[in-house]
Amino acid sequence: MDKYEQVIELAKRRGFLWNSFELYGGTAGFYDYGPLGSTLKRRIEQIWRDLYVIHEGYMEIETPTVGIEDVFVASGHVGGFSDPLCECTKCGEAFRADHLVSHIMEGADALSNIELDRLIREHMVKCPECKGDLGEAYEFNLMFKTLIGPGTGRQGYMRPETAQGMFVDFLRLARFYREKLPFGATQIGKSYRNEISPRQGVIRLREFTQAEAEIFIDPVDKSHPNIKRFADTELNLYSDAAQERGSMDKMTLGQALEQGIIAHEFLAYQIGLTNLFLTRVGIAPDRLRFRQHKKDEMAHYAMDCWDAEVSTDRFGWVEIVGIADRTNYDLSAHAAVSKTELTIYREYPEPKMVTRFVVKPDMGKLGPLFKGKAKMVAEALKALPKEELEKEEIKVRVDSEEIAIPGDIVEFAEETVKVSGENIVPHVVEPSFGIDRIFYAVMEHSFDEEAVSSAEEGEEGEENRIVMRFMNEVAPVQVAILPLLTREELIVPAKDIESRLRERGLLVSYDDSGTIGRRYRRNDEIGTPYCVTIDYDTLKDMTVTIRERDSMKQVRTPVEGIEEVLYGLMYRGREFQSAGKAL
RNA sequence: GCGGCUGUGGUUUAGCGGUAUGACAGAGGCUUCCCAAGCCUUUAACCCGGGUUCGAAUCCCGGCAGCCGCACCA
Repeated sequence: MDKYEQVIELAKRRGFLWNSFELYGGTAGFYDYGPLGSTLKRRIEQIWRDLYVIHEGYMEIETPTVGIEDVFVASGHVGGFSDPLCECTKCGEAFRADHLVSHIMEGADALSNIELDRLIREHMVKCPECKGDLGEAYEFNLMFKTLIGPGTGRQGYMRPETAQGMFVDFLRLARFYREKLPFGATQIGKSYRNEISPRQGVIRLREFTQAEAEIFIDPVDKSHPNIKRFADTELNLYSDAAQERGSMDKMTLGQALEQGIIAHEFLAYQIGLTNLFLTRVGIAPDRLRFRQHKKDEMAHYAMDCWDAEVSTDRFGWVEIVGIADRTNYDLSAHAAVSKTELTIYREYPEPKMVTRFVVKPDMGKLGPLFKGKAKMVAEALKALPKEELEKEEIKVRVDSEEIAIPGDIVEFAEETVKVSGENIVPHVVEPSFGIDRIFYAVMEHSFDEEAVSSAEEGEEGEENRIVMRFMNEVAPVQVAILPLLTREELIVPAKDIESRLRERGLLVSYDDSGTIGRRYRRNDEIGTPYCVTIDYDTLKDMTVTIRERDSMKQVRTPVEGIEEVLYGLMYRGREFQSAGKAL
């Protein structure tokens, strides 16, 4: 039983993760988050919000999960998010159609399905497995299709990433941020990909949660004012060069910038921030690395891209975050498809005086003279050099027809104008987090099994204790309230403490079933950091035992003010020793 | 999507033509009981659909799901 199995088994049993639609036999690629799973996931997301929305100031927006066709035409998902598949009519095996003809012609991946079919027929390409005949190539697009509205409807797609919503809202966002770069927006939400064959549990889902930030920055100034914050952050960096060598580097972000390994400060800052987030939610630093995309795997428009990867027992290194400088690709693409300029006006530090040659055809005269051709004539005039325009009769070519124009219809002059800025297309830095994968990595990295000596009378023995060593900040249950015995006189004060902790905003569970040892183990398994036990001494002196998950140590603390003590332990980094008298 | 293997209470497991074994977990109770103790009671399963058969968890077919490989994906 490998670690994945142990974690998934525990997750299932304790209400973290369940297979979706189990009642009806289940469907691959979908998971339910149970009560504890949901809570853990929300708390991870909340830390993400704390860092990206509150601290960095990239406000969160919410856009539809259903998108219209144009959006995904622009993003490239309609054309590019699919693969041409081709099945053997005999053995049924499926192949990438473009791979089948790649030896015949280069760049086969750019061919249409019709062209692929033609090549396959002309060159008598047969099934590589059984030499059977191949069927027609068809597109398998990874986007879920849907129809918007009744009747034939309008083609809609479930979004395959949350990012596009933020690009589409670019102009609104620019206005909101008072048109000053850099600015950014974030979104946490569901995305959908109709994976051909999802396996690996929650690692590859058909419906999954992304947390993405789109940060719009100045293309010529990719510095970061706060880069010092992470300059000394030491990370496992697996750069392009390191991958060639086959060994990882351990270095600070400052060093990586100096050596030109990371393209620029802004990206380096995002890597630092990502590292902060991941370690804060409980990813083990020694099982985390940042891997640079190699030149040939990087999307053609991206200028540098780093994945945060975690080491998992079963799947090896798994990507959980992608951080890319996507340059102006997305905005330019949406500008082209929407025919709208997606730019931001950037003022120069000093206005520039620019001299230019300006041609002003008199449209009032050109219009009546040339009617429908007037506009083309004007355009042709504007393209002429000064010498031509100075002639008494100016000749232009329009539609291979030579047209003579009286010189007095056209005015032209050298003008010197003040230009105080320009419209630029910002570049985009995109950190994109796969929350479900992070969730799994947190589960696996928190999972621990340790031998504890069993305290049975007269017997020396060891037994296994399973502990989820969740960070306090993500633990789905923070405090368990345990009356030592199921006795009315203990239950009453226990319930009272329970409601006071709830009042304080702590996540509390109450449990009076089974022996105390069993209840401690149960809470270890779901990662409850602290247990409060009410016993007969409580009735005498109004104190209770607080037991710490990781050390199994106990302290005795007055009931009075216990909610503040626990709150301090959970949120203020209070030392456990200071919480009461050691037992 | 293809091929191979697999599918039994919440988890895990025995049975492989005669309605199902055990463990752990769960619930209730007893025991002033602080690290899965004990005792009593108790809940709970043959993935789904079809076929063969007097009779199917068991054999056959199809579906669904899981694992492995291919393909796909990051």
